[in-house]
Amino acid sequence: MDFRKIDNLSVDCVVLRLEDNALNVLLRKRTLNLYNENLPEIDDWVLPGHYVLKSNNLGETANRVFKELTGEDHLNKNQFRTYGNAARIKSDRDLLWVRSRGAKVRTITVAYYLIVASNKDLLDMDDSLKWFKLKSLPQLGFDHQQIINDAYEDVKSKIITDPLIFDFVAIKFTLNELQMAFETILDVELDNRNFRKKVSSKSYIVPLEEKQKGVSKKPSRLYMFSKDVYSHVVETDYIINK
Amino acid sequence: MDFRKIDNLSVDCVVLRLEDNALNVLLRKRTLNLYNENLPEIDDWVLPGHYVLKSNNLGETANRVFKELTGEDHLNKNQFRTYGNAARIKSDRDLLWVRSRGAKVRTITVAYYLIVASNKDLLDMDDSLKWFKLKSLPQLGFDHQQIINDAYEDVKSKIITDPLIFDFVAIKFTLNELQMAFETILDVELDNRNFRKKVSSKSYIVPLEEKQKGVSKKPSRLYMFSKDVYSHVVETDYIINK
DNA sequence: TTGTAAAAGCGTAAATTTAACGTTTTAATT
DNA sequence: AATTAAAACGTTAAATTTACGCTTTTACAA
Repeated sequence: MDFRKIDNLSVDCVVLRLEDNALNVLLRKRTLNLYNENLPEIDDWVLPGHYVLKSNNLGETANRVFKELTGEDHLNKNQFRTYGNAARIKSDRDLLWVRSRGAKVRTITVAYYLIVASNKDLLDMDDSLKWFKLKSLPQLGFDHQQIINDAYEDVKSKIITDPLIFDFVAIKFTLNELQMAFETILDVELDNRNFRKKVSSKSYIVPLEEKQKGVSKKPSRLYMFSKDVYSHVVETDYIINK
Repeated sequence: MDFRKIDNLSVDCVVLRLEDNALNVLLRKRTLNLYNENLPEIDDWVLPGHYVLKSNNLGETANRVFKELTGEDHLNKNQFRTYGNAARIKSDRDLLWVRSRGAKVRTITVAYYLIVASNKDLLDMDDSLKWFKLKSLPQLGFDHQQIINDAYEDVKSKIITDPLIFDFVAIKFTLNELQMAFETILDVELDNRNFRKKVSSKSYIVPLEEKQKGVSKKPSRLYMFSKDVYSHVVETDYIINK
C-alpha cells in the first residue's frame, strides 16, 4: 500500500440524503484565521474530499472519503464529472486556503455523488460536518456550488432512468415514501393513485407481507427493491414521465 | 501561455461519426518495433488524446486534440467519464509503450466524445488516423475499448433526452436522414410515418422552403434544428420512446 | 366495544399517445 | 406521357396516461 498522495488529483463527494422533505448535502466547514486585518477571514463550507493515494483507484478514494466522514462503508457511488480548469480558484479565500496548506494551485477533482438512505443513522460525525438543504446552501469555497449543481442535475436525470431512487429510501419502504422521494428530488407533485398503479406494474418492486409499526393510523405495506429482478428485465417504461 | 504538460493528466477523445449506415470512431495507430524477439511488437490502435497543458482547461484540451487531428475547430464536446485507476495498464504492450515514451505509469484520463456531422469533409487527416465501425473495432491499447463502450452508452442515453442527434446530421437535413441517424445509433427500426408525425410536432425542428438537389427521385424537404427555439421550450416528450 | 379520523388503497372513465398499417403525391427518368 | 421509387399524408385500434371518486383499514379515543 502506497500512502503517498498524487498531489494534483482529488476526489470530492457530494453526499446526498433526504430529510425533512428536502434534499440535503453534507458539507465540511473551512476555517482559517490569519489574524491579519488585510487578509480575509475564511469561514465557509466545502465538499468533503481527499487527495487520491498512489495505490487507490478513484472509486476507492470516494469510498475512503465516506468512511472517514462516517466510519461506515458505502457501496454505491456515482462519478458524474471531473473539474480541472486552471481557473477553478476564483476567490482570494480559495487562494489563501490552498497556499496555507501547501497544496498545488491546480488540482483535478473527480466528483462523485453518494446517496445515504434517509433512515440511516450516521453517528460519529465530526463537528465540522453539517447537512444543508440543497435549496439554502451557505457560501461555498472553490467551484463547489457548481459541482453540487451538476450533481443535482445528474441525479434528476438518473432518477428517471436508473433505479437510483431506492438508494434514498430505507431498504423496506412504503409506496408513499417512494412517492415522496420522487416528489422531493424532482420537485413535482404526483397523483398517489396513478403512482401506485405504475409501481404495482413493476415486478422489481416487491410487496412484502409486512407492515409499518408504531404509526397512529393505518400502517402501510412495506416493499423492497429487487436488484436481481431489475437486472433481468429490460426497463424502458419509467416510473416517472415528467 | 504555459506549454508545459501536466504529466499525469490527459484528455482522450472518442470522435464519432455516422457513415455507411454505421457509427464510426476515429482511431490512431500505435506502432513500436523494438527489434527484440523477446519483446512484443506493438501494432494496435488507441484513441487520439493529449496531455493537458498547464495553461489549458480540460475542454480546451479536447478542442486542441480535435484541431490537431483535423485542422478544424469543434464546438460541441461532451465529457462523460474519467479514468484514473492504478491498473489501467494491463498488457505488456501498454507498459512498453508508456516506458518508451518516458511517460508516467499512472495517468488520469478525462474522456470526451465529439460528434462530427456525416456530411463534413475532413481533409488533411494524418495517415496514422483511421475510421473504424464501432461494431468491428481492431485491437485497442490501454482501457480504450472500455472508454469507447462507455462513450457509446452515454451517447445512446443522451440521444434520447438531449438534442444530440443534430450533431450527427448535416445542418440542413431530411427527415429520413434524421430517422436513419436514430436507427443506426440506437440500433432499432422506426416506422417512418410515425416518426414523421412525432417530428412534425416539434417546433424546434423547422421545415425549410428548400429541397434536396441532385437526387434521382422525389427530392425531400430539408429541415433545420433551431437551438434558439429548443432552449425556450421545455421538452419532456422525447422523439424516441424505445 | 364502538365510533372516528386519517392515511392507505382500490376503481373507473375520458383524454392522449403510440403502434401498425394503407394510400396518395411528387419529381426525375425513361 | 408513362414509369418508378421515394416522400409524404391519413386512419384506426390498442395502450397508456391523467384525473378523478370511493372504499378499506387501523390506532386511538370515547
